[in-house]
Amino acid sequence: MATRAEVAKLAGVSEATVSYVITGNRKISIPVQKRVQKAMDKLGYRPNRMAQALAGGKSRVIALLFPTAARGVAHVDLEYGLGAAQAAQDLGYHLVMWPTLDRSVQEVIATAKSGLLDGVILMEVALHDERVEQLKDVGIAVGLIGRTATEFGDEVFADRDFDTAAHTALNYIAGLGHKEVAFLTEKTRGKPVVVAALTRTKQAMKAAGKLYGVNVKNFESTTDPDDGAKLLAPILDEIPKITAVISLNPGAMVGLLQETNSRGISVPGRLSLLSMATPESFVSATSPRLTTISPPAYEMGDSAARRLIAHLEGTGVENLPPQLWAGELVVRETTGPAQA
Amino acid sequence: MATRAEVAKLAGVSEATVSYVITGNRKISIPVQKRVQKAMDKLGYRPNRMAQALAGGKSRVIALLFPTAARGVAHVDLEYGLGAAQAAQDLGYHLVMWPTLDRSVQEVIATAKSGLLDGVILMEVALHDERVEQLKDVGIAVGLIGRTATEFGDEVFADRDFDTAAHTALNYIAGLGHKEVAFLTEKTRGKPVVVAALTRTKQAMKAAGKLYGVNVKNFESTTDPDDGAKLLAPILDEIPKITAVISLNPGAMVGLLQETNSRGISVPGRLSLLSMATPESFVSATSPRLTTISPPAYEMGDSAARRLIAHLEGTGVENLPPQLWAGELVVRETTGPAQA
DNA sequence: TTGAAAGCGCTAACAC
DNA sequence: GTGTTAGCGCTTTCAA
Repeated sequence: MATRAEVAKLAGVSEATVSYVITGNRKISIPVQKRVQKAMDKLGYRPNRMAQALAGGKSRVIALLFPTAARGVAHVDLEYGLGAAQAAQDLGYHLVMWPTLDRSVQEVIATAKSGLLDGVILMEVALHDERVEQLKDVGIAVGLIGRTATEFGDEVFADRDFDTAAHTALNYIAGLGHKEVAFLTEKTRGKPVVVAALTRTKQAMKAAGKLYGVNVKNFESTTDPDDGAKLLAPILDEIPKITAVISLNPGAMVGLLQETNSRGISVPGRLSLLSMATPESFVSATSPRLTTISPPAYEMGDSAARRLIAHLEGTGVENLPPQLWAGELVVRETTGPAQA
Repeated sequence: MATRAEVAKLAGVSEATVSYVITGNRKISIPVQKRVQKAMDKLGYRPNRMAQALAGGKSRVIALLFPTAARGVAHVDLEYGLGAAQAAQDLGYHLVMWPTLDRSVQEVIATAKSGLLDGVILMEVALHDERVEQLKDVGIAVGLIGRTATEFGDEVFADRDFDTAAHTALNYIAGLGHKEVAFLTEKTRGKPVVVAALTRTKQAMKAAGKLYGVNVKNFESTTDPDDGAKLLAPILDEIPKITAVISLNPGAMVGLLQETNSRGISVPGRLSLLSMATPESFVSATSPRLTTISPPAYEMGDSAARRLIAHLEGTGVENLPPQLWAGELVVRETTGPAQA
């Protein structure tokens, strides 16, 4: 682990010059650059990040908060994390995994104050998410996967494009002749927070339903597949006109699908099933395989990280990936024409 | 962001004394301890981690390498990561997510040399895993989820107890009257590495098969569910005596299950299915739900991290969680008595 | 039982 | 275009 002093000596320049060659923050003559570069290569020099962080006041480390309580951790969270971690790495940053049981940001704040963390990425964002204020109040940069009620202010985020997703879903479903659709969401009574995505999707589905002449009725369930299964009877018996189910609740959706299988109800003959929140890797386990229009989690994680880092560095917002992602409709085996 | 100097001043002691109160590396009189503590509380003092790292030569940061190429990233990897991250946090460490496309450790080594990383946790360990040597050669501490061929040397790892897992599986299967069993593994021809778990499980299954009087025949497939599906015909037609399938290949297993569904083959009537590698969160998506005996990934991640950190700190190995984990048999809907 | 002080390896302001 | 130097906030040795 060569130090800057050794490089400077070998290159016959001052230590500062070595630093300036690295950062490019100063004009250095080509010959000197070459000499310094050669010395660094020969010594296998890497600047000490801890010294950089101490002297420069930034660690180039960000944290990704995993809310582990809410509903267990979903696979989609891993994909957010992978996208964000890869982006961070590409930009010379690092991403630490930060599991939180209770959505408390106490400890992250303390750690940021200790100089380890330059910023934080939040998931499962609520419309009015106090974590955002708490973090910003103490000067910690915040990036969101999701977004609060703030209407496109200065928030740093990547989120789903709920309107487009809802339109895509209902356009497709209406095109198959479905007129009466159940919309399956997560039960939030008694929950400490309502994730903004839920509210936004509900609104978007309502609007899109009107647009495409589809009657959308909301059903709620926990994320437990067994609870989803219990919804099949009410949907089919009480409201026989319903021929399709669109779900924002992946757990309930797979339960519902299992129940159709075990009760011998034809999917998609009697009932079409479309999931708006099931990661692809999960789909392979369902049978028949779910038609989905799911968020591109890896890309959203990438976008959130790049945006947060751009914010930290004061870089412009050109050349950044999109903020809003609709997700692609992937037609598989659970959707088909409405029955006559 | 109070500094140590401010604390020292407020407490009326030297800066060194503040440090010693924190680390406990020196005997400090009770009254002084109290004064320092009070000053720290009042100022909300947190030692600067970058300064600690620079002066102390350790960052208290470890990385978890996610091999993203091999087979996509599995959900089980998230659980390893969560367990490891939580353990790290509990011990005052932090865990950075490190996606790697190609199992190269070049970049991690460079980053460790830069002082950011004290150690590394590896997954998908091969019997002869060159990464381990490469890292150790440059003095980076290594922890494994899995293990190499080294017979219980000084390796720091948490791994499955393949023998117990195989015994549990075959004892259960034999108890149901199955005599001829297919063992489904991942095809490794052309793969750059063979994960040690595969070799070890094959051996363990062979031995356990003998013990319980079960004939175990190995089948291979990629992890693509479609490939798994294609295995159903050979298994049933060519070797009709087979009445159960045990799988170490979760992708192929769900494909097989889907194929039984679509071909109307009764599970577990005609064929019992037991997965040795499907995380619980995944099981809820299968129908019928898979019987599993899967590795306790969260706990294994926790164990690997705690062991690595104990190694870094030179702490003893008492009070550490187990190295070997068999996993619990969870009987669900895909296993039953062998047909007559 | 406590204090003083020499680093740790950088960044960046200042000087030439 | 390059060098000098004062920190950044700690750990730890040496001295008292």
